[in-house]
Formats: sequence, C-alpha cells, structure tokens
Amino acid sequence: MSEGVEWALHTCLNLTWIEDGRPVPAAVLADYFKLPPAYLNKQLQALARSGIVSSVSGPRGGFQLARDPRKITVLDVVVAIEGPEDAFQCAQILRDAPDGEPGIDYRETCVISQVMRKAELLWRAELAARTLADVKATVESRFPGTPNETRQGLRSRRA
Amino acid sequence: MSEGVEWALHTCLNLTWIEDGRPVPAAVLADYFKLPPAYLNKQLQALARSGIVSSVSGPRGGFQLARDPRKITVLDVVVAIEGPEDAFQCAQILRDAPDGEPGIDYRETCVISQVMRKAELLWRAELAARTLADVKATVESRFPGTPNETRQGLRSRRA
DNA sequence: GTCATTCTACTCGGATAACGTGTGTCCGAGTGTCGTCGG
DNA sequence: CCGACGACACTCGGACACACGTTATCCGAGTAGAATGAC
Repeated sequence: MSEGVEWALHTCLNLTWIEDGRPVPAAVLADYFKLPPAYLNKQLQALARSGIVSSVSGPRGGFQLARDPRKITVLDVVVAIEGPEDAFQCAQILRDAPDGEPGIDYRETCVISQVMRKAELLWRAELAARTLADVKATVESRFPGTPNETRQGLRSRRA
Repeated sequence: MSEGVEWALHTCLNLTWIEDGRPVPAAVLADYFKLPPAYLNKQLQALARSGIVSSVSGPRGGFQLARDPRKITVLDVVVAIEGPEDAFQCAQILRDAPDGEPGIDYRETCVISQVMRKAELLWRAELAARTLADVKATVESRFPGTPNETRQGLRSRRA
C-alpha cells in the first residue's frame, strides 16, 4: 500500500484540530512531519478531488477539511489515495482454462474471487466504520495534550 | 496485490484434484491457464519455499501439494507469494513530529496504525479461516463436473 | 536373460533483462495582500 | 483622508524525471529413466 495513505491520514487528523476556519498550506503540513512538501501537496490534491479537503489558492491559502470529521471515514481517505479498486484483482484466468466460457463473468462465479472479495469487504467495512472524529476522540482521551501541541506546532509554522 | 496470487491459488486448487501421487510439471500447470510457464514456475518456487508444495526434479518431476488441503489456508498461499508484511506499513512519521520521541514504538502507540492493523487482522482472519479443502468442496458442490474436467485437462497435457 | 553403465532428455532453480507504478521534483496559473498614487 | 490601481508574493495544480518492485525470460545443475553392452 502506498505510503501516501499514512501521510494523508495523519495530515487529515491534524486538520481536525484546526478550529479557526483558516486553511493550512501544504508546506506547513509537510514540515510538521518533515515530509517532502511538493509530494504531500500531490496527495492533498487527491484528497481535494475526492471532496475530503477543500483547497484555496493564493496568500493565506492552503487546505482545510471539506466537511465534518464525523462524515469522513478512514476508508474515504484510503480510497482517495489508493483508488477504488480492490487489492485483489480477479483477472478471470478461468476463461483461458479448457472449459472456460468467454461469456461468463468469473469475477462473480469464481469461488476464489468470492473468498478474496469477502475478506476485502470485511477490511473495508472496518475502515468505513471508523470516522476521523472517532480517531480524534480516541487520541484526545489517551493523549490529552495532543490537540494543543498540534495547534501550536502548526501555528508556529504558518507564522 | 500481485497477480501471481491468483495464479497460485488456482494452481494449488487444481493440484487438489490430482489424486495419484505423481507430481505435475510447471509447464503443464501453466498451459492449463495459458500462463507464461517460466513465470508460473517462479511462483511455484515461492510456494515450495513456504512448504505449501513440494518439488521434484528430473523426468516425471514437477510439483505437488506438500500437505493435506485441509491444512493449507488461503492466507498461507497469499503470504507465500506476497510476503508476510502488512499492506499498510506504519513508517512512524510521528517520530518526526514536534513532540515525537525516538524511543517510542509508534507502530503500537499510534491510533491510526492500530485502526489499520485491526482491519488487516480481520482480512487475514477471514483468509486464514478458508482452507483449500473448503474451496475445493464449494466448487465441487456448485460445479460437480470440475474435478474430472481438471484431471482430464491436466492429464492430456502431461502425456 | 540380467545387471551395470552410459547417455539422454526432462525438470527445477536461480540469475538476468524489460516494463509499469509509485515516488519525488519543478515550474506555471491564479489570487489575495500590501504599498502607492491620485483625487 | 479615502479609494482605486498596480505590483508583488504566496499557494495550488498539473507536467516532468527518477527509482524501485513486479513481470517476464533464459540457461545451467541435477536427476530419473531408457538404451546399450558385457557377462
């Protein structure tokens, strides 16, 4: 799985702690984790295309969450970066088997494909059940200092 | 996910229908699905290293299942091809955050890492609960002709 | 006829290339802000 | 003093290189079996 997923999740989580409506530049978000600014920018663009964050150009511009953290699931972020396709892609090799028929959609018929798909469904369901608000709340209950630390850390960087 | 996983799963499933103890050459297994023989051979080597199949060299050689299909899970095959690492690799970027401490293992502490790991755990558990024998039985109940067709298809190819 | 021996052909196994996707970087388009100038 | 205008600086957005992992291929080591010849 792409490393950008981790970056995107942590960055979105950081954005949940920004309460003034001001957007945060990609360079600031990147510097917080010592990440390559231009590349994080690229990931943020993907999040923007998926409607998870909204971007504003120009001075005082940057990124902010596009909607309530309770309406953003972890799966949303993963899909925005990784794409909507399943990890296991059934290439339907049964079609090339001796008794394979070209008309059949083996992605539905093939038992192996079904097993893999059910497993991925569980994975997706678990990630879809966790919202950014859930994660935020869990972090705050375990590490009460994090919200202020994050706010301070970002504020000092955007001067 | 690597395409070799699909090849390996279907090939192992085909091997469950071989009942005489004779091994089947990689070239025969590959031709059954019109796959590149040398490349399937490579995947079979990975399965052999993991102890899922056993290989015998020379004439009349080939591959055969190394143990009872009831003792081979779908996850075993996936891990043999893809490797044991999780798809989501926590790079511990929290260490580079302003208040990150190098001594902490954030793979355990980080909430995001925990969420991702739990989801993958469900995925793995589902695949670990399905054995090759289960898959074989399901296929046989839905398509009773498959065992004989597969045996015939492979027999005609190994002459 | 039987056995040992040699030869052959077959199969795996790892070393070696080609391709594609993810990783990383750069510069241009657009925009808000600040300073300046005129009224 | 106030407002409009212009230049500037900042930010995103997409286009452009690089690297690594997957995909694919080939040839050599080893081995079982068949053929051959001697006894």
